[in-house]
Amino acid sequence: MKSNVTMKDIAEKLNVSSVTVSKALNDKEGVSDELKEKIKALADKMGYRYNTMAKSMKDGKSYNVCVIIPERFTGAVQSFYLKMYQSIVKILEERGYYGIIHILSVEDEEGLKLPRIYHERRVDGFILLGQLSKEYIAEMKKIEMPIVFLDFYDENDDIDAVITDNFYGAYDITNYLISVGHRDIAYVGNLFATSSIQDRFLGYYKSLLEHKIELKNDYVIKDRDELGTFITFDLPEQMPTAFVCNCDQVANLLIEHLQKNGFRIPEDCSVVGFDNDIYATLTTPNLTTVEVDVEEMARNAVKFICDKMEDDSTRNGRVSVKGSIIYRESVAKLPK
Amino acid sequence: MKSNVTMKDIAEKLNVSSVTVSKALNDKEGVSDELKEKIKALADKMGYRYNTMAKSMKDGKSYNVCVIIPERFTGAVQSFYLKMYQSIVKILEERGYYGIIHILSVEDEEGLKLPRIYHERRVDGFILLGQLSKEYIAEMKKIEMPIVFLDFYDENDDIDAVITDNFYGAYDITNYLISVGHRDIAYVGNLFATSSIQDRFLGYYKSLLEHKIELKNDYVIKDRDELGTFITFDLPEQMPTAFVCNCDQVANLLIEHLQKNGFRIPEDCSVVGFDNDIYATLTTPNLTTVEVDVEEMARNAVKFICDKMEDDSTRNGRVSVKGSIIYRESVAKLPK
DNA sequence: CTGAAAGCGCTTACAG
DNA sequence: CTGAAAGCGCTTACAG
Repeated sequence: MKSNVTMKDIAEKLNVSSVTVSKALNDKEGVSDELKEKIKALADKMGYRYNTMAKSMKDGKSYNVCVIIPERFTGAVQSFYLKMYQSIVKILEERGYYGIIHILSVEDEEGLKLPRIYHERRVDGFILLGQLSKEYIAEMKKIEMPIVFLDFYDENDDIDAVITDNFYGAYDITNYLISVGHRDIAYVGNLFATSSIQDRFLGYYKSLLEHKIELKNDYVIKDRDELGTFITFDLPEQMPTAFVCNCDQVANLLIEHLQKNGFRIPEDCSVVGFDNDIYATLTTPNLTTVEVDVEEMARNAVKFICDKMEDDSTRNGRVSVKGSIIYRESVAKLPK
Repeated sequence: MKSNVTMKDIAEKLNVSSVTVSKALNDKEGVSDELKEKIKALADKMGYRYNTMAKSMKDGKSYNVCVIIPERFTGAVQSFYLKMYQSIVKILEERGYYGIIHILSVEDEEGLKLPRIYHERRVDGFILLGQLSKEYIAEMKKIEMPIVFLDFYDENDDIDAVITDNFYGAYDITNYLISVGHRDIAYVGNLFATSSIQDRFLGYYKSLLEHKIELKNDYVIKDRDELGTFITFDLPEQMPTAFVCNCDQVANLLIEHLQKNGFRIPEDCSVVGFDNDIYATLTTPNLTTVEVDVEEMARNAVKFICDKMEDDSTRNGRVSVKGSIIYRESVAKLPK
């Protein structure tokens, strides 16, 4: 099976030219069906493998898209991002591209070091999966290659972005809590840490506004500092009956904290998360949460990057993909 | 910055030939130091990026190594394997290679579908990270490309493998349990599911033998069926004082199960894991476990695959890398 | 120390 | 429908 068979080898055996072989193998016009079949059959038999590199050289494209994931996102997020990456690869493949993952180390992010793959000209575009530092993004913009943000956006409104619908997801799940009788609902997350935490807060807030529920100051509970390190929760004097957490991991931490302090979930407090990642089912009780539509997000990101690679002036803007609530055991219905 | 500058462009500006530019940029003999510096400076200024594809074409190598990770390994293992992959990439880079991850879907594994990257001739060797089906491995062997097994091995003793020292890891941690007073120690894992579960069991057994402790039949507790799906634990009539689990995830499940049945950890039962992955610190109490030396394993795997790629007849055999015990809160000292 | 020639495997015009 | 020629960007071996 190991073979270094080239088109020329096939051509010689059949007494045709390599041009004809190329046309046949690529299903192009200009070869009789009969000959085409003969060539394909022989190629198969000889174990011919297409040499992408030659094609790449010819038309100056690598047919690679690099998916950059910051190392900072560990554990739970990683496995979520990995799932996203898998979807991306599958969808890129339909378009003849290959998706290459690049886990950006903390040092490289700080040192503004671009992936080697870029310096080696082996990439046509980048999908940035997960919030990167402003400085790094600025560096990436300088190289003027097609870029798409995935699962975040920032003030660079000239870069296409695909995000979860954080705002409406949080809005929906808060509405759900209210519909089962809750009115004292806290939000857990540092509003200044990431854009998604902020947007989820705003969705929560919109739900409160619509139901004429006052937003109490001490009902916005910090879960981390602005660099992302988790901190101990500062619970309010008067406890709410429900908590909207900005992500499942934090919901997990909060539930542990509450349980340690003698609260039963969901009897004493209801807790909801966001993401439906590994933490949602690791937590006891399992979390009611918002599931992100990974497949649809990947599909959009791939479309956007392909559009850009074909024509760099294409603009798709920011698109948010709607998630859906997954109902589990962390919410109690309250008597009205 | 976006540039399609070639060596020829640099050469023309300097009125030299592209051969000279090539030599200068690659630090080869045959260019005066003065000219070399001038060329390098200009290349920098013009934003020249080396075109790896051209080199690849020339010498028929892709300088890519594909790291195959079966999708079946989810959650915790994924993040462990991802860490391993990161180390691999870093070390491959030192040797001028690029590591490309390929997450092998369940369907592709069953359908014996090789990675597209192989069919496109964009890979020089494979690192198989995580146990694959016999059939898939047989398929891979057929293509006669350099292969290294990482974190597992099987009956193919002609393929180099780098594994954790499962045997001595389990042996060490069982010895530790005995040293703090335990004598009724159970093992948790299905011995016929994977080679590492089996080897860890044997290490555990060796420790018992050395301490003249009888191995009781009902002290080997199944955690999963032979396909890897977790099953409910069948606890022995007479409870042991300690459990050696084949991995942290199972230790986590076991502790939950024990706690539900009214046992306190570690007061009533001690539990140890293996891997030191995300579950080790997710579990309450945190797990005493065996930490795998990821960096050293990656270093070996890279060395082996590079050796093979240079000379396919090189044999390194099976190498196991020693781990170390991480002490946490899941073990109680027993009065002697 | 420097460079002209040939070649890696393919494709794109173009000619027949 | 078929193929000779040229070129993608680089390197190797050889000549000067």
